[in-house]
Amino acid sequence: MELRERILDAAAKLYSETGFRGATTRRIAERAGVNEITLFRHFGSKTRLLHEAIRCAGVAANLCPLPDRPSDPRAELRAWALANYREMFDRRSLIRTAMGELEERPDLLPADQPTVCAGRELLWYLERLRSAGLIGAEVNLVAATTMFMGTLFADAISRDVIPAMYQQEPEASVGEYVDLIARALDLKEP
Amino acid sequence: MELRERILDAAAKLYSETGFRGATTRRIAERAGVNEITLFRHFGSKTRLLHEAIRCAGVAANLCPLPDRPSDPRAELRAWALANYREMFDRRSLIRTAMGELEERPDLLPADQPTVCAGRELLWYLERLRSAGLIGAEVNLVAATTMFMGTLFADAISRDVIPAMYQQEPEASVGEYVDLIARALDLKEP
DNA sequence: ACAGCAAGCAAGCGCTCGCTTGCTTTAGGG
DNA sequence: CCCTAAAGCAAGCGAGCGCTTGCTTGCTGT
Repeated sequence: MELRERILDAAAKLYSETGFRGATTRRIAERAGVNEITLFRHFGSKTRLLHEAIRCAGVAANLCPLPDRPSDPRAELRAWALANYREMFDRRSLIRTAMGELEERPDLLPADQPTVCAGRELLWYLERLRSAGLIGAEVNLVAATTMFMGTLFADAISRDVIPAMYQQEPEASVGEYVDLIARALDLKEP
Repeated sequence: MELRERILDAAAKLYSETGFRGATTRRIAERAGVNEITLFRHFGSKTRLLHEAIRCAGVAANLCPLPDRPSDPRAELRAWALANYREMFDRRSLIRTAMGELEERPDLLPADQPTVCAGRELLWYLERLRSAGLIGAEVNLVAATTMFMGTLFADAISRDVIPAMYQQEPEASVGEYVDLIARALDLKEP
C-alpha cells in the first residue's frame, strides 16, 4: 500500500477505535509505520488528516440498487437490505464513534450520509410498488421506510456489543425483517 | 443540590458531551462549581468518578409496564413504546457517547442495559398475546421484538442528528411504528 | 555524477492532562 | 469556645499532547 493510503487507513482505524482525542498523531504515525512529522508534511494538521481519513473511509459503493421496474419485490428488498446491512455492519465501529462525537464535532461526518440516501432510495421504491398496485395496506410509507432503515441500522451497530439480543445469523435476521415489513405492507407476490 | 450530586451530574453531562477523554477533571470541577481536588477526595480517581456518574445517570425508572393480562394490545403497546422511547430519547447523548466508546471502555456501561430488559419484557408480552390468540400471523416473535426495539432505538438516537429522516413528531412516529408492527403481527382488536 | 525532493531522525516548544502536597478557611457539635 | 472534619487555595509533578526546527538519509530523473 502506498504511504498516503497507509496513513489514512491507520488514522481511520485508530479514530474508529479511540475517537478524535484518542487518535493521537504519535499513535497514527506508529501504526502506519511512518515518522510522525510525515503526517504534518502531508496533511498540515491532525484535524485535516482525520477529516480526510474519515471522508475516504466513509464513501459507500452504491451496490445493489433497487430496480426501477419491480418484478419480485420481496427478493429485491431482501437483496437490497442485505447489501445495505453489510455496508453498515462493516463500518459499525466508525459509525458508532462518529455518532458519539457528532455533537462535539459535527463537521467530521459528511452532510449526505449513506443511510439517508439509502432511505430515500427505499422510499421511492416503495412508492413505485404502490403505484404498481403491489402494496395492499394503506400505511404511511415514510414511517415504513424509517422503521425498516432503523431496524437495519440498530442491528448493524448493536449486534456485536449486545450479542444477547441477536441470536440468529445476520442473513436470517434480515430475512425476518423483510418478512415482517412485507406483512405490514401487505406486499403482493409476483 | 448536594455537593456530591452536583459533581456526579456535571461529570455525567460532560461525559455525554465530550466522552471520557474530553471530560477532564478540571472541566468537571469547574462545571460543578467545586475545587478540582474535591473530586479526588470524594472519588479517588477520574475513572472511578465517571464510573459512578454513568452508573447513576443510567438507571431507568421502569415506568409503564406491559400488563400480565392483555386487554387492549394496541393501546398497551403504544403507551409502553412511547414511554420507552422517551426514556431513550432523554438519554440519547449519553447512549451515543457510551456506544462510541464501548470498544475501548466496555466496563463503563452496566451489563444489564435497560434496552435489553425492555426487549425481554416486550417479547414476553408478545408471547402472552400469542397464547391468548391475539396474534394472527405465524411470525418469529423474537425477530418482531428485535425489529420494534431497533426501530425505537434508532429513532431515539438519530432523530436530533438526522432531522431530515424524521419529519413527524415523536408521538406520531411511534404511533405509526405500532400500527406497522400490529399489521405485521396481524394483531387482533379486543 | 549530481541536483532535487521526499522521508526519517532527534530534540524540543508550550500546553494540558491526572493527580499530589502543604497549608488555610469554613462550618458544626461537644 | 475550641476541636474536628470538610472544602478551598496555590503550586507543581511527570507525562503526553499537537506541532516545529534543523539536519541527515536515500531515491530518482537527467
